[in-house]
Amino acid sequence: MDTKAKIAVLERAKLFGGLARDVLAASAESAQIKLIEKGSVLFQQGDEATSHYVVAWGRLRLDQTTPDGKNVVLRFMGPGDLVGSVAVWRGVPYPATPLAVEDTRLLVWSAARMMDLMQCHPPLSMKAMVMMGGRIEELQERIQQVATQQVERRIAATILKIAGQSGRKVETGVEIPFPVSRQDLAEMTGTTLHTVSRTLSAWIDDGILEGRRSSHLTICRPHRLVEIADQA
Amino acid sequence: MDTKAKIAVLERAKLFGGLARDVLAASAESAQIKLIEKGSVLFQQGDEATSHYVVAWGRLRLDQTTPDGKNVVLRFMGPGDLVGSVAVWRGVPYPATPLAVEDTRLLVWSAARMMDLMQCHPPLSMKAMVMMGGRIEELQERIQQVATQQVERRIAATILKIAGQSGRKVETGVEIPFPVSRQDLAEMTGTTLHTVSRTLSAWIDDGILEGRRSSHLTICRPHRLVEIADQA
DNA sequence: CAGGAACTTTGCGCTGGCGCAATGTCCGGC
DNA sequence: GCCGGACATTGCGCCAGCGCAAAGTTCCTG
Repeated sequence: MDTKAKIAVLERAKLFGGLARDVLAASAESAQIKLIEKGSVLFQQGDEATSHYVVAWGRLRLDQTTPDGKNVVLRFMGPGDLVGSVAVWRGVPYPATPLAVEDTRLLVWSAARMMDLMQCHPPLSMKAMVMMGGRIEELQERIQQVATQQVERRIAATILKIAGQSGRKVETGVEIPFPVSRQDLAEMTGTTLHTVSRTLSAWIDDGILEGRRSSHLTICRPHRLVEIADQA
Repeated sequence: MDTKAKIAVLERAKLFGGLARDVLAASAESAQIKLIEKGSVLFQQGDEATSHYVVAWGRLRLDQTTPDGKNVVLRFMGPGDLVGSVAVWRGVPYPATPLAVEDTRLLVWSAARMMDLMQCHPPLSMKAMVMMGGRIEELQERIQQVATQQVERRIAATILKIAGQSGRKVETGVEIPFPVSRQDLAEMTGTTLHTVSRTLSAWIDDGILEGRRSSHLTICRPHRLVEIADQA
């Protein structure tokens, strides 16, 4: 992967998209490459935070384990997404574990390198703030959901969000191109595997969804899901 | 309130604390003052985001209303806290409404002024990122709580958090020096007024808390609350 | 100090969703 | 082609917490 290819990745990255040519070039040059296989982790929750990552290809699931052993899926991350930066900036351990759900390639910067880049290119730190702001609003919306809405609506909203970020059009509808298990959905919506399974079964019977398997989940009638997610 | 007084406020503010003298002076000079009374709002959710605020004194409750009319309390904010900035940076409407629960005085900067300050003083934007990172982790923790823990633990954790931020030692324990109604606690923990009331009643009977009134809530046995919040 | 608003308490019945456990289905490896 | 493991489905019983409704407190206002 040469600098040119790195720049191409950065152009589509949330932190860098739209920035000036020279910023991209400088950033790309100082980036290392890292490859991790499906099923392995990028780092462990609790590790000292030393690096910033941007996903070039592939997909990660960000998991947080609670002290009492429960697991929460914070989000899925794909090409262009920034990983680990918040902890590096704050100087605290990584608060969650990114697990590759596909073979994944990332760009890597050390804390010091990225700090340099930001000092030299103020627009980069502005961009970072805008991005983090987006995360904050997303999280607030999710709190609002899990605090006020019932399970069925939360599951519908979660599936729609994943599909919106990563869905691919296929002939029968919109397919989610990486495996999302019932367990994953449960850990994203704050419910149990069983309740998710029952809910999806009902939707499959209604023709809203297809795919009893964690891979190949496909939405056949998106508008019906939207109705469920938005119903008062 | 002269510049000197403003600087004193900024020294204790999360965004500015620990920064160089000249940054504080420049920031203080460009700040306006705004006063709002208990019960009134600083701005409305949905308003165009034009200003950054720092609480000088007093206290605000940040409320978010959902499309279907439910309300969520995102957090309480006190002296030193930053209000509104995330929306200004992102160029989106304010996503929530800050309501004064005490008479409150704030410092105000226009979007442009704050942008200038940040361009001139990179440490300021670094600080902003660290702060936003803190918010992100806090929100992630809260999602984890509301998604995995039962109501009693969530209420205990919420009360402890408020007390940790704002509690004052009094002879019978730690008092929360501003009114927090059962409804507020319900909207912070994602439960109902009734459940909160029942839970607190039980705790009052056990001597863990005092204060059947929304003002003057006092924690008599903090360690017992910690036990409840942490129990597996 | 009387009246009313705001807030809290509490009893009761109900139900959404959990937990368990048994069973079914798909896939990959040998 | 068979076996083992991972994942999904589904029936059943139960209970934490909700919703309603009625009554009790506390505080403010005139």
